[in-house]
Amino acid sequence: MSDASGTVREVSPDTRSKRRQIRPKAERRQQLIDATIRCIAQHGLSAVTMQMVTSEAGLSVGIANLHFESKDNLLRETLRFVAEEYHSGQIEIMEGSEITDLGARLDALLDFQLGRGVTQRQKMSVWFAYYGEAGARPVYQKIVSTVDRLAARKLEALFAEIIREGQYLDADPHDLATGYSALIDGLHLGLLVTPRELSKRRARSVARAFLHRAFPQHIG
Amino acid sequence: MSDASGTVREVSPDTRSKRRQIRPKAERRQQLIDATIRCIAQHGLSAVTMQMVTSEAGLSVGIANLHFESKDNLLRETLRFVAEEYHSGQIEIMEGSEITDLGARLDALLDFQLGRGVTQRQKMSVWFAYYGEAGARPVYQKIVSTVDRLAARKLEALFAEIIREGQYLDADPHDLATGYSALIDGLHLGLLVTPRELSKRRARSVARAFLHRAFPQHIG
DNA sequence: CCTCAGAATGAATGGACGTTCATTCTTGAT
DNA sequence: ATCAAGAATGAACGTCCATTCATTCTGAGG
Repeated sequence: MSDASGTVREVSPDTRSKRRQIRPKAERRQQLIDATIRCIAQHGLSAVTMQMVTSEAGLSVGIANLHFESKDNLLRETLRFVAEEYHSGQIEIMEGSEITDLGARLDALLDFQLGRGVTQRQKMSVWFAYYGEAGARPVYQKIVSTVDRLAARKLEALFAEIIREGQYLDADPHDLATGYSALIDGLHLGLLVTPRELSKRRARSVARAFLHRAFPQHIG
Repeated sequence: MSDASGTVREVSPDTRSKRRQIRPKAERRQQLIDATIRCIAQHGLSAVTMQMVTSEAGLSVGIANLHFESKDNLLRETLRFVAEEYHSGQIEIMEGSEITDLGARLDALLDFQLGRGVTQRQKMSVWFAYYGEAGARPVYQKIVSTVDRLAARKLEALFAEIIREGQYLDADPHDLATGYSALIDGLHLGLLVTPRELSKRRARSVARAFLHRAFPQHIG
């Protein structure tokens, strides 16, 4: 090391200053949740450590236990956040009054579910990381299924409307909604695990084909 | 404790004797893989320890590193086993010459994919535990996608035959096969995470409905 | 019956992790 | 300028886990 740069560490106070900052609790919590999401996506749920998360957030180790009581709790809250973000996005589309045409509404839903926001590797990784543990952790099951149920009911209602409007005979909204949701989940999985063989573009086209076969008058 | 049962531990040499047994390497490996599957299903991938696996197998701790070099390797081999078991089952149905009727062959495939063997919680848990980590572990991605690709091609070929036979116009075998596979994956996920809201029976009916809409002459 | 290759064991090891808490520092009120 | 409240820090602690390996034991071949 050259002697001229003896004080490198404290240089440049404007960029990334190491000065300790005090911020409101809610902001720190969100900062930690965001960092957790990035860490899970990059390293996998089972490899995530507190050190990793807090340093990703640019904070000290102790802070996680200050704002969340434990690692377990941080992970739970992160799942809750991701789950609610996804489902509130869906529900907004299904309840929103801007779109009155049912076909257009379905289209919007599909775009959201397989569009930029949701299918970012980050979010998908987190999503399935928790699904993977859900089999052994009732807590995770509960968080997901609670939020899921509402979205499922709304989707079913939307399908029922479409069926009525299009007079699609022998079409069961419940089964169709279950099938559609499962299809979307499966496509997310494909995008995550075998991105080489399934592009977002094709995933969208596959989902549209499903809707077209079910509601030919609404989805072209 | 009653004094009469002082030697309980060594009692009953016929059942579960603690006597050390020497067995061929292949058998021990399978025994450990089976134990690993049970442990993942029960405790989740991230909670699995070597102690847990070896004691589940009724063996000593050191044995896992004797037959597999490391924990990582044991987990990899377990994934490989589960993946190959699932996919060889599918391929057997699709290649087998016992069933000549195409519709019946599809039915058999569906029964296998959503039937007793595959949808046991154990296997599904393992399946999705690895998917959850796949985003961060290229090794897992590779194992799954390698095995997957072959099955996907066979399914596409089967769909192409059915389309030809039924003269289903504007039906793309590639897209349909992708959609069907995604649907099955999504249904597996639903069975795992929200078993209360999706029975195996309904999952099968949902999948059949998909096939019926695509190939009405073949699937009633 | 004896031998010994190598299968199986489990106490010991070292490292990594979550959690704690005495201390330092920031900020807004006085 | 001073102070108190409490947010933030990170070294230290105890626990737990994967891995090692000296030792024990087994069973097939001689």
